[in-house]
Amino acid sequence: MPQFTTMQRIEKILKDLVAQAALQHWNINLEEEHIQVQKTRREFEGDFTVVVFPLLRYSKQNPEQTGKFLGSYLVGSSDLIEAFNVIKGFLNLVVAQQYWKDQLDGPLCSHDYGMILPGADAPTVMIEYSSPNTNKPLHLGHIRNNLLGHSVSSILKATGKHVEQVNLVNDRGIHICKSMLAWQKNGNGEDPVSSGMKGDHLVGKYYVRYDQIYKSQVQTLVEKGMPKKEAEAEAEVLKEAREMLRRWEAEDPEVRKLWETMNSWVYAGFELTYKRLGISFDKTYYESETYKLGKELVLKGLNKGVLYQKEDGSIWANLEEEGLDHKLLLRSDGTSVYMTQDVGTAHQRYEESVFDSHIYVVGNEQNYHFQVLTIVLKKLGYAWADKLYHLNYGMVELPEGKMKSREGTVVDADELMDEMEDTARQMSEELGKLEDFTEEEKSRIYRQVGMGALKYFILKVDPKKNMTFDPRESVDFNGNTGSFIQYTYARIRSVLRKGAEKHKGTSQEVLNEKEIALIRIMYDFPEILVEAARTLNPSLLANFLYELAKEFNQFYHDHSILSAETEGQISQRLLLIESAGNIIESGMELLGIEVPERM
RNA sequence: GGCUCCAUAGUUCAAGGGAUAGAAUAGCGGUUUCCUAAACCGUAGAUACAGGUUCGAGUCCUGUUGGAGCUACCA
Repeated sequence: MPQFTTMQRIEKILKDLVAQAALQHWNINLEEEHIQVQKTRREFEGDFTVVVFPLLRYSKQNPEQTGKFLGSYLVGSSDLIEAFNVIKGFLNLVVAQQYWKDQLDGPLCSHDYGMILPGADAPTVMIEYSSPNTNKPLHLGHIRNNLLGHSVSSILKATGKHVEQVNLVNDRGIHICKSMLAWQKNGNGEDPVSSGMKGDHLVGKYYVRYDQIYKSQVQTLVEKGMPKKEAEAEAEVLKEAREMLRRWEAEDPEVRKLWETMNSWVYAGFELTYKRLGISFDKTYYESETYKLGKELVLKGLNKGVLYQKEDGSIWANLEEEGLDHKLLLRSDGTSVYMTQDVGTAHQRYEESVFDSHIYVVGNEQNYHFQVLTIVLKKLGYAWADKLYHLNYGMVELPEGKMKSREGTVVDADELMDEMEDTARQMSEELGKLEDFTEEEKSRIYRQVGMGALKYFILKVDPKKNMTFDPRESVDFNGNTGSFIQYTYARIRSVLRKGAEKHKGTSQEVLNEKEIALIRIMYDFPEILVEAARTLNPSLLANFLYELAKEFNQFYHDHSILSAETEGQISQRLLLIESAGNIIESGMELLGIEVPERM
């Protein structure tokens, strides 16, 4: 009979025991994945539940009999199982208190509980996110992208992967020419210093200006009797922008100089926004350096006969076999399109660093693009095409509908962050808990709380789903929010400071129901992390931390820590809440959220 | 037109094919001489519709309705 120790995961122990019972009594070799063990629902007695329905075909007995048989078997085979009950087809098992005590005394209080350190042979994951255009500042949609990319990167690192975070800046193209052109026309030499504007906002201002000029020109043409479609193609300023792009591609020194200048303003602005969001990259690629990549690969593909050329010279991939359309890969003038470039950058990155997987954090409106990218790479003969993964996330919408830059309903990233911190400040001042703090300490806390609320609000939603961003709701600091979790942490730290001398770091006393409930939740942390990493889904972690915080607050409300009955109990509770604090801290860090000592 | 995704309390989100569908918020009603009330407790409220598969369906399949995205020699 195998020996089990309290250091093993209990789910594994239960599955092994069930499999053992099946082998001995039903003469059947049960695969582990066919044994269902889940957490017992609150309303029933027990810690873990074996679902017996799937086992009936082997036991040849009814659910009740099968459950009872397995229950007695488990209780008889291991000291870790104390009792059981069977309700319908569910076998509920009570785990011995010693098991929970040993968790608390052992792994739970470790600062890196649940983390997996990357070994020498850790897989390399490359992750591309953010990918901004340089013609306007970042908005709410970018925030979701950046927060997701950063959090997923952190979660992958925490589960033993080697992660390379990369950014691909879209720094060239007609859009930036439009900003440049409008600045030339109306800028009067204005720059970030003279205007006092953040560089990305300044350039964005001229992008808007361009659109105004363009619209009025179209309007004028229409008034002169030109059909609207034609006018939209004939507007003078559009032709000028195209001409500027042509000169840019011809490396015209004057255009290049202006381009470099205005881009440098934007980068300085982005840098501030990134810093504020707390994100950074291992490597930044610029499209101006990569946009010609892929052309050779496409030509090679043409030679191999996996692509075809039309009479006008353009090169295409036929994707009909895959149930899709035909896709252009090189224009008739020989220039690249976005797809060509992505084929090229993927190839380049694989050459630079042989990754085990490559994640693109890009909105779901580009699902088709990435589907095609993988197929084209496979056609070109690259087996690693299967290692590309498109982490597609849903749109962020406002209560009144989609964000539209033309209608000015876009939520600007910088303004939003200002607003969040400002609301945090107002809220805090009303509560008046930080009055003895210095201004620096206060503003640090306002920043932590404001940013925490924003980040949590976005990350708690399943990335795949579209989400509604209600500004009023996002600055709410009550309920299922980042602030709630931060507040819980601050409470824990406060008690720990006051009880430092009584903290012996051991668990000797009998645990009550609330204490066990808290341990049970904390015990799930490693599995939540692994699952969040597997599914690239930080919302699992966010919702877990909320559950943990809620459970702690109940415990805190019902039981005094520092005035517990015995010294041993005080010490044990301090150990318990320290563990909870550690998990909250490290979990929040994986979401990119700081936790304050006080608030 | 074709392809893909989505539809859960008034609202915003949860629910690895498993028990009586959970939270938050808004509403109503409570809790503080006591470790931070940014907290805690109680109350009420939902699976778009119609079939099917299954011992069991919010979850899988088909259809209907409603919404979003994609379907550029744009990125």
